Amino acid sequence: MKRHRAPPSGAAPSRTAPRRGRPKGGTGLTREKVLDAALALVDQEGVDALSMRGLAAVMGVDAMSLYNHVDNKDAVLDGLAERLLASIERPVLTGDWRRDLRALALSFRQVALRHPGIAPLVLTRQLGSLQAMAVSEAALATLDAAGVPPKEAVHVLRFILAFLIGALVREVSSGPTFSGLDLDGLAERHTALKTSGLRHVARAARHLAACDHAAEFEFGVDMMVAALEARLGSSRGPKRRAK
Amino acid sequence: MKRHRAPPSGAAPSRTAPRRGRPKGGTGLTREKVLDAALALVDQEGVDALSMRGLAAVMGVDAMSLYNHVDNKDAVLDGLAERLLASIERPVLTGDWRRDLRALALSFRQVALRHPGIAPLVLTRQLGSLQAMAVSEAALATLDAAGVPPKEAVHVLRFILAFLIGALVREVSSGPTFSGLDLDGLAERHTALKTSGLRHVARAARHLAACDHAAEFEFGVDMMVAALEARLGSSRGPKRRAK
DNA sequence: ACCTGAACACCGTTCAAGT
DNA sequence: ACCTGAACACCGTTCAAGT
Repeated sequence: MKRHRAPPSGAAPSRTAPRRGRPKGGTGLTREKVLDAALALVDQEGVDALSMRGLAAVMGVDAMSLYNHVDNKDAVLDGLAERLLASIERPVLTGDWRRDLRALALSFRQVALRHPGIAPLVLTRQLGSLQAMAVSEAALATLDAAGVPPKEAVHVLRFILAFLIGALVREVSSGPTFSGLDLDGLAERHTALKTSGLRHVARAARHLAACDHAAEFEFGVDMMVAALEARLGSSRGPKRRAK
Repeated sequence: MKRHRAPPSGAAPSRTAPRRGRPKGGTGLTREKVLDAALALVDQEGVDALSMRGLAAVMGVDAMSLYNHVDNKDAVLDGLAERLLASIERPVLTGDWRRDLRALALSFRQVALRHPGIAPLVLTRQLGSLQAMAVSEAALATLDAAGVPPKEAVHVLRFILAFLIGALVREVSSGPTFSGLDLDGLAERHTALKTSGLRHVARAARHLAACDHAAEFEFGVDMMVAALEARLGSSRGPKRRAK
């Protein structure tokens, strides 16, 4: 009965835009400052530690004052996710789409690692703002340079984003010690694995136990490049399309 | 100061294993039943609606009784994620790895769509249980059949999982109406896009506005298959390895 | 126009007490 | 061994009142 979907947060700008000139000399609270504080808090304590009350306390202000600059907590989360997306450095195009795609992927990874608490938000939230599309723009530019026609480029874009976000969220939300599976346990549980019908997992246990995230990420990017190469190669035939 | 990482939840079995025989005739509460109810609740109302108190109320029991069968709320969430993973149907191998890989991906998608609220949990939570490795086993079996050596298979596995989870979480957490971007707004904002330096986004707006999730997913799977084909093809040379 | 405090309807979890 | 209620320390958000 209780609809709980995130609000569209679409084209309409925030209902509570701050005044233009400085607000008469008050506390100087601002949507921007609220997000700044929220970002710092999440970076230090994690998403779960973000509460409107705690955020207000950190800012030395009453909890309810925040609602003058931000619709609600969900809007704060959306804002953080959009900031992350917007802060991804767009690498200059070199003309070598392989290199450019790799560079973009690395940029993405860098900001995700810098803000591990925010990264998962990017995946779940629907972000319609112009800011949030910076990555898409960069990726589409690269694909255009590679000769991928616009319609197909959109599909490729979605494929790339799915991998990037999937890989990065997995990475940032696995603790620094862990490696995606129970590192210590996997080896000893070898017999348990085999009796559970997990033959192949048992056989690969040694490799599953270790995980170099950077290398793994690069491997994935290589796979994407390979897929794209195959796609471009196969369309060599009907490529002559100049009207 | 406040560590809030999810607990390891590793090799050690739940601290609160239920009695073996029926519990003397009490309410018959069980970890399994708790998870059943939690699953139903999340499927109907969404993750945000899951609370220990509400869950207990639905089960007609005191809130604290749950803690006799479940460590805490996080453990419930972990349990749900593991159930999702475990419930993925493992397709029988046909010998055609392309077909088998596609079938596995589709199985994954089907359970994700059946439990949209749970899918995102799979990504963020560290799942070390044997149950959760069913998908990995299936994927590794397929890759083995395709002739991918164990060590490389693990990398490929991680690539596949990153894409699958990234794509599916994106799909389930975009509302049924929305399509990943602001469907209605994108067309009108064409000029805004161009002035924002989002040339390529503007050009692709028409294609970005529409999103057939099923087709998009299939496209991604095709890309994975293509990447794998390229990889297998290039190792044709040193393939003769029979001792 | 912005800030504030009290208030409402919730949370997860601990603990001592029951059976 | 399991269940229970009271209690603690929190939440997000509304609303009427302040300046």
